[in-house]
Amino acid sequence: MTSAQVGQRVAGFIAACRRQGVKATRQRMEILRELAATGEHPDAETVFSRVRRRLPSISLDTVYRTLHMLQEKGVIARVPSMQDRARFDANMDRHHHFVCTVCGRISDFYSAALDSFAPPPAVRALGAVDSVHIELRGRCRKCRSELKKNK
Amino acid sequence: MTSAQVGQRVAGFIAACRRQGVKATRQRMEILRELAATGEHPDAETVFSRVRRRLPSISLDTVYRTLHMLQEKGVIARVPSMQDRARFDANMDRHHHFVCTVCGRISDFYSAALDSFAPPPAVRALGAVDSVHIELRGRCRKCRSELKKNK
DNA sequence: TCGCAAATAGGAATTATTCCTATTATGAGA
DNA sequence: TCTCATAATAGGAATAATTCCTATTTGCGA
Repeated sequence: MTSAQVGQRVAGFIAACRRQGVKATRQRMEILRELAATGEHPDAETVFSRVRRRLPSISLDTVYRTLHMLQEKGVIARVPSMQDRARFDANMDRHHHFVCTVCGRISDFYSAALDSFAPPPAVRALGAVDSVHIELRGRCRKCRSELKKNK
Repeated sequence: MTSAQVGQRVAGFIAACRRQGVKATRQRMEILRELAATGEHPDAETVFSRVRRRLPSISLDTVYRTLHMLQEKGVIARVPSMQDRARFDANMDRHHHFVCTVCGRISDFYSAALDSFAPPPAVRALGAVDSVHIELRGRCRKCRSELKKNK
């Protein structure tokens, strides 16, 4: 996401806060900015250490609470993970994930073919589908390269 | 999974343990049996409380360690989750998940169309794909039914 | 049957996350 | 611009999920 786009996300968030009678604090803006600027789907501890560079007195509890508030308001999304830390995603466009099974990196990718995928009719027996999520698992370029070196 | 199939899973596990010089303890068998018998992708605490009915002195640490050992050996798989507890799956056949966004229930379903899905070529730029996982999110039948009642 | 080392149980410790409350800061209204 | 109410925060504490430690038990090969 470009700097301009990040700025727009934050500005839009501020406007939405005003509409909803929710305070647009500096902490909230910086947390969203950090999440919007990174494509790494970070956990709370990572967001905390990065935002602390600009807001040295921010608390970890504020980061946790704010991430959950942003998720609740649909501003960001939580990413399902096999790790023991919650991961978050500011990209709310329709997209998919590539997850490295070695280092845990999560990368976005787009695919019109995947977007247009329709769940098999038999799934209706399980319930009502609201969304489809595709996760590709494998080894990212970096880990592939390093694994080759080590063999 | 039928009782016969569960029994076969456990017997196969015992044989594999013997081959690998790893003890086939009663605890390990019961933990695998519980996971193989349930289609619920439970967390460690759930497995612990159920296995304890048959093995009253089992410890939670043993459940955690055994789930991780089974995962490491490829006997079971960890399920990516947005919850704060690790979830596990004994179904090692090619399948997909329907996840209820209300109650968290994870249900298996099968789809030859999904199985034959090929990742878009552009993904190669991200890394080497080993597997494709599709997760449908929505409201399970039970939660749909209850939500209708409450409205 | 025996013996060894892997595995376990029970309790403690660690880590990720949430709770508590005194203080601060946002922003509506004057 | 100022005031003030209250939402939000910081710092510290508590909780919950998971891992660690070690004395004891048990699986299984000989």
